[in-house]
Amino acid sequence: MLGDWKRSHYCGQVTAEDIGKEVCLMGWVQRRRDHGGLIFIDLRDREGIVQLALDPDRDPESHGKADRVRNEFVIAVKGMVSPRPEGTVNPKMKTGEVEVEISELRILNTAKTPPFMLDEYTDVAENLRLKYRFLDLRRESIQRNLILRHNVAQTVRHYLAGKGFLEIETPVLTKSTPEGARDYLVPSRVNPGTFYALPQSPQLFKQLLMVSGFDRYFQIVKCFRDEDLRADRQPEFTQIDCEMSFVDREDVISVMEGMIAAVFRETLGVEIPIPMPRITYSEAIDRFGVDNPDMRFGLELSDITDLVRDSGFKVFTDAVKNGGLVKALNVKQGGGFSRKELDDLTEFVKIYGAKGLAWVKMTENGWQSPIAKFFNEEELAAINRNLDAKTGDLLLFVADSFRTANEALGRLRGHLGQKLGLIDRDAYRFVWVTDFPLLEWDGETRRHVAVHHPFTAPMDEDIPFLDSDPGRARAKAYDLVLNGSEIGGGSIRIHDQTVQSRMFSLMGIGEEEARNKFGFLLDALDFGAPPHGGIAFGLDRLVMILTGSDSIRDVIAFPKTQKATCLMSEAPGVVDEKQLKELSIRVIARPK
RNA sequence: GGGGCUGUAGUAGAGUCGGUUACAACGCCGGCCUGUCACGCCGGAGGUCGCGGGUUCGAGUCCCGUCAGCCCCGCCA
Repeated sequence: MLGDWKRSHYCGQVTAEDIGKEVCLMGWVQRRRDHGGLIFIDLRDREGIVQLALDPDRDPESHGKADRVRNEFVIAVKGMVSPRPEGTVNPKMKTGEVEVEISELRILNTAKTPPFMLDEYTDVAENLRLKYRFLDLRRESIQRNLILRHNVAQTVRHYLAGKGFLEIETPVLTKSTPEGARDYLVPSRVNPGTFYALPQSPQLFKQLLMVSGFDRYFQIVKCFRDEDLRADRQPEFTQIDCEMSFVDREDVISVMEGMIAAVFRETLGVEIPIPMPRITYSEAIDRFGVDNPDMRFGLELSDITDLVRDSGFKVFTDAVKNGGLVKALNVKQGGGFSRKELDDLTEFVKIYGAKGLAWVKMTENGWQSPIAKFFNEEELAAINRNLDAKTGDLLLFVADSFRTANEALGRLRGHLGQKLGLIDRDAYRFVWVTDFPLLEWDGETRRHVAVHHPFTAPMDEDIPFLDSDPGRARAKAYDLVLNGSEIGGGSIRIHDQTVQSRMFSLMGIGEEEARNKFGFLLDALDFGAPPHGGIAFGLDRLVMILTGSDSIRDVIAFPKTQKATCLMSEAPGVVDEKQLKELSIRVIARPK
């Protein structure tokens, strides 16, 4: 079929510099324009599109073949690169100054009419795109995303290798561990009744590599979590996973800032200032209500608990009495919000558990608000001063538990940032969030659970709290947040077996269970574990931001739907009885 | 487990208060056209209104259920 033809150029790379050259191109037919005499074909490959001109006077045979060509046919052509005639240059195309005058054309394969148009003009239903993903992936925008993703991976490998990191693979068939997300399980045929788990991350293995003395490790690695999906969450996703020995937090952060800066430089040509800003967890919650603040705009939260604790407004005073707080936002010049819009905002905070949203419009005559009557002059003045309330402003309040008030108002801040256009779409605002709590009380299981993971080291000065008040201990943990999205997180690990055992017992993991689940880690800590720490970045989320994608599916070649199925391969699927029998598995539910 | 949005030719949409044969565009097929580039002109084919049930003389339209896709809460150390 190809005979002795060899491609000489990618379509998208034929330029004015090639004028006069004989070229051989291969690709897909993007579009054919038949003028009766002249036929133009836009030929496409991954690098772009170039126009072919077929003149019946030059070569009737190839012109005749071009007549039969349809969209998405695969063809090979030979011809001369020529300047386009005066007035026919297309400035919208990278290759628009030239065209290829075809002397020979071969149809390498035909194609059925695609189920949807492969252009950038039609918004095709995503389920159809996913069913025919191999066609969807021909579209330029998705190809661009995946090429950028490749460039990120290449930059990361190059940067980390240059800093002495070794790329080492860890097992995919491994062991289920307590804590964390639901595991994907794989039955063992050789050991009936037992299961491997796919890794939620290579956490334990990378720590063991440090104990083994590899000093610096990284891996671009698939991780698996059997939890419900979101616009930025897939059951299998990719981490840039790193670990370093003989380091403290500052070492990890500075190496990783360099890596992120290199990625932005190489992929977008954007210079990221380093060192990046930092904020402690408690300050993030206080000012923004969430631990992943979007630093592209202000609209910070205020705590007015002390100003209203003795007021006449029962909703506020009850929240305070129950140990909660009252937090507020001042939406500058937001006084024009309609009743409907305020109702919508109230519905919005209810999603996050808030019971309601109090509002105040600042007018020339003071507060216009359903709750104005509950406050005396002194209280009004104090609140106004605290929030810097001016005529035309809109004040919003949530009174609830510490957690709910912060979460609801913090999310409302993000929502308003979008709605009011406060966000610069071209900005990249990084912030390290540090000093996370080590443990969190889980009322349901009545025990402490690790905020980061069970191997995270407590801050040295907080170790005494492990005995007296475990909830007060802070962790040597850090997250990197970009534009309100957590793109990475890590910690300095526990390298001392006694501290690790104490952590397990605080989390209600008994000695026997700990030995059973993590025995190999505890053993390793006993055999000369160096101080070590690391971090993992979510590659998918990072690429989402770099490409401006709203969906993680736009940066993954073959993603799954919200119900975790693949519409193309139709995974997951039923299997033969024979396969089940070999695995000693009996199915108790059949698909609908 | 819960809340919300969407579903009409191959595609993306319109479809009034429930009323004749469900529209026009893009794509597709045929014809014409030698400088277009999301080419143009003429003609043609193409429909299980997601699926099931109900109300009604009559349902794309109203009601109930269900399926699928998407967004969110819970969940995701």
